[in-house]
Amino acid sequence: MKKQPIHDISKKLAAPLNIIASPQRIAILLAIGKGEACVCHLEAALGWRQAYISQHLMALRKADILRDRREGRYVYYSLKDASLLDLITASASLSGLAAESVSSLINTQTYPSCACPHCTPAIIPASSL
Amino acid sequence: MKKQPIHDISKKLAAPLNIIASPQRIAILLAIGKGEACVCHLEAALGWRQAYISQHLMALRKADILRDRREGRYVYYSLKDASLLDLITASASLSGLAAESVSSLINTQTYPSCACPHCTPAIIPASSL
DNA sequence: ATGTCATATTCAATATTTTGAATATATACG
DNA sequence: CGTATATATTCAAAATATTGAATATGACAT
Repeated sequence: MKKQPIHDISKKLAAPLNIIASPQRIAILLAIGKGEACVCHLEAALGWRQAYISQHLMALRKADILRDRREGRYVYYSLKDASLLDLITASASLSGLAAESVSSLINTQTYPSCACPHCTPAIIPASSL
Repeated sequence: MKKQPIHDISKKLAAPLNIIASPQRIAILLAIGKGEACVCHLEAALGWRQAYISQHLMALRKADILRDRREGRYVYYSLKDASLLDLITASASLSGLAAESVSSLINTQTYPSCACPHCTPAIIPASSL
């Protein structure tokens, strides 16, 4: 086990941090949170164009931060390591933010408000069942 | 206490992270570590030109990450919040690094090997005292 | 096979960051 | 005062990242 020089280590440390340290990608990470989200979820939650979101997802995937799972036409993204959320929460103090104001934005499950037909299927009246 | 939208929060979160997420600045932060360092320390420890180091220090100062203390011609830098080192250490796993390989690079005091006259003053033989 | 929907990729334009070179400032010393 | 040393700043060139627009792929339904 050889010790690596400081420049090598800090270069390796910086690479994934650099991918994370973008307003757009942090928003995506919070919106995925502890749950799973398909791109349409993120479109609804963040209000951005699909291709734009996909580009950032690609960067996060390349940095090995996200897991993707395809289910039919949908691709569900989730964090490979949920402790990343702790890291982001911990970094709140650097920005003069209360940890609470960050943690409260972390998604826990699915988006009830997602407008895509998959996520909010037409409700079938109980009387018709 | 009003709740801020996700885009505002993630923008604030990203700003300091972005300053930190650079190989050069992480190296500087590790080299300062829990101790204090003047620019000449960093020159000796990292092997870079003075002006180059100063530029990165300026960025870190602007992001409110460093404290600076002038003592005569020397300016000593230290981390405003030492828990930043924990954050960096914690991020090691994102890079596939062992936390140990990072924490072992964190400076604890002064640089015995610093070549500047202030840091390694000529040793005065005890017989002359 | 064709069409449609969800998502991914490519490409080019623009914006931002990084770096090197030169120079400025601030302090100490004689 | 001038000179030397430690550090800071400015500016421009080069490198990199971000973004928008267009298009491609992959899955499902008809």
